[in-house]
Amino acid sequence: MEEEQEGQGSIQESLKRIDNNIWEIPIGTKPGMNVPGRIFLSDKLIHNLEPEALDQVANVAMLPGIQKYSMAMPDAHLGYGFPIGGVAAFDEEEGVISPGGVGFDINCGVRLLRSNLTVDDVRPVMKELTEKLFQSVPAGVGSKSRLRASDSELDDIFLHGSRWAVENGYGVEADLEHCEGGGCIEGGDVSHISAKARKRGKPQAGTLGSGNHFLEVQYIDQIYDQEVAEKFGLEEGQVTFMIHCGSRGTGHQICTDHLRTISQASKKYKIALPDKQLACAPAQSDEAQNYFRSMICAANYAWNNRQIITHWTREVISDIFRSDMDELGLDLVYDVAHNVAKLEEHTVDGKKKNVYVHRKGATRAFPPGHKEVPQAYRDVGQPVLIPGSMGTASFVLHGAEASMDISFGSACHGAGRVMSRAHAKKEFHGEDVKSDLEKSGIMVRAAHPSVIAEEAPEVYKSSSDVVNVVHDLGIAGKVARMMPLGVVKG
DNA sequence: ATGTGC
Repeated sequence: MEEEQEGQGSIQESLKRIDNNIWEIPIGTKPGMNVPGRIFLSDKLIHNLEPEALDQVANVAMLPGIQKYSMAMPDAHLGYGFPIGGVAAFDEEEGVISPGGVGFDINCGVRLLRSNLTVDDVRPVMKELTEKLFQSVPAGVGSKSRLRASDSELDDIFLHGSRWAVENGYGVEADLEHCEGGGCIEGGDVSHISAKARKRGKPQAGTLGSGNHFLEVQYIDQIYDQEVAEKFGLEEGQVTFMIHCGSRGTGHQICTDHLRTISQASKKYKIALPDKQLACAPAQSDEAQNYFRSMICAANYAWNNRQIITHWTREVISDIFRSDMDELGLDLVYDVAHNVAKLEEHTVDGKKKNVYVHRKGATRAFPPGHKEVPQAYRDVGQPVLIPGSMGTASFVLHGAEASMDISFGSACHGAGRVMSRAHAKKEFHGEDVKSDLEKSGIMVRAAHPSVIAEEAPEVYKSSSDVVNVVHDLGIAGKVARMMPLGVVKG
């Protein structure tokens, strides 16, 4: 009987419009909610919101110690326990930590390199450039790196992130300054990382992976905010390089391993779970802290991964254009995590306090003046990087004031799927998608044609619709739009 | 996302 009351539709009917682009699931819509749900959506996007994702927002609101709201960004869709596009903050003492709130691909994220090249410089060499990037950066499921990390090197990567790469010749000091958290979260601990996770990690430092991960050559076709663009070193017609990947097999394994101990902990500490996938443990318990410190290691692994790929990307470009690095201006603009939990200071009910912010398919968007924004960007807020799907536009935004008030300093992360991988493979043929893209001037090089079908532009929401929601809310302001010229995929 | 399965 209860099932019937909770049937699909009821939760959608309970949605209340709070403001333009803000919808609420009131407390009590499902029994046990501690806070309301908040979904940031335009009227245009509300129709393709999955009811199951909405249900997940309400479920997350039931977890102990959740602060203010269980939130979902405009690109939200169904995920493991928590929706992808979900943001949830938990009290440092009374709250919980949950692997489902971070996701399997710990610190899946994006970085952007600028250059002094123009679209006219690269068009004639796009075939060679795409091919050489594909040759240089291993891509695909199970792909292995030219690098083999020793045990002590792996520890170093887990604890120090991008710094390992920079100290070993894969980048420069400025790369660390222009990266969220300096390319490292402090407080990692390798003692609860399994031998299996280590084994998977050793040969994969410097690999792209598969799925929606990519390395893309782009050009800026539109500037929305001239002043901020200048601060970020961006201008119209300029070529940029975007790297989107995560912590590969090691992050996946760390998540899998700790889900087991955290599930047991949920029972041990008698936490009522509306969904087993929301397994969590009291934030200060050993189980939660062991997961958290291992998750930090995976996050650091991912930053180091993107740093090594950055180095190989620079080598290829310098080789093709026969210029040195200074002339090419291949500076890192910024690097953001899309899947991570962090202990941050936020204001709740007028009081400053530390909370564990879980961002799963969401980007940190700290505003001007925030102490964690690099000095060079301090006046304008951190860069917020939003990749498009294959063949579509990507965006640079800057963190804006409202983010701290309404979303724990967070914005959206991308376009968001509208069609399953399985469905996409039936609907599209990789070779056809590839030749269509090439006709529109976009080179594609992939390890597997099936990935091209799964990632066809049609299977994603429009990234510009998603970006417009966070822009209009004042969470993050639009700075520039990039269009793809060539893409390397797994 | 993932050495693509409980």
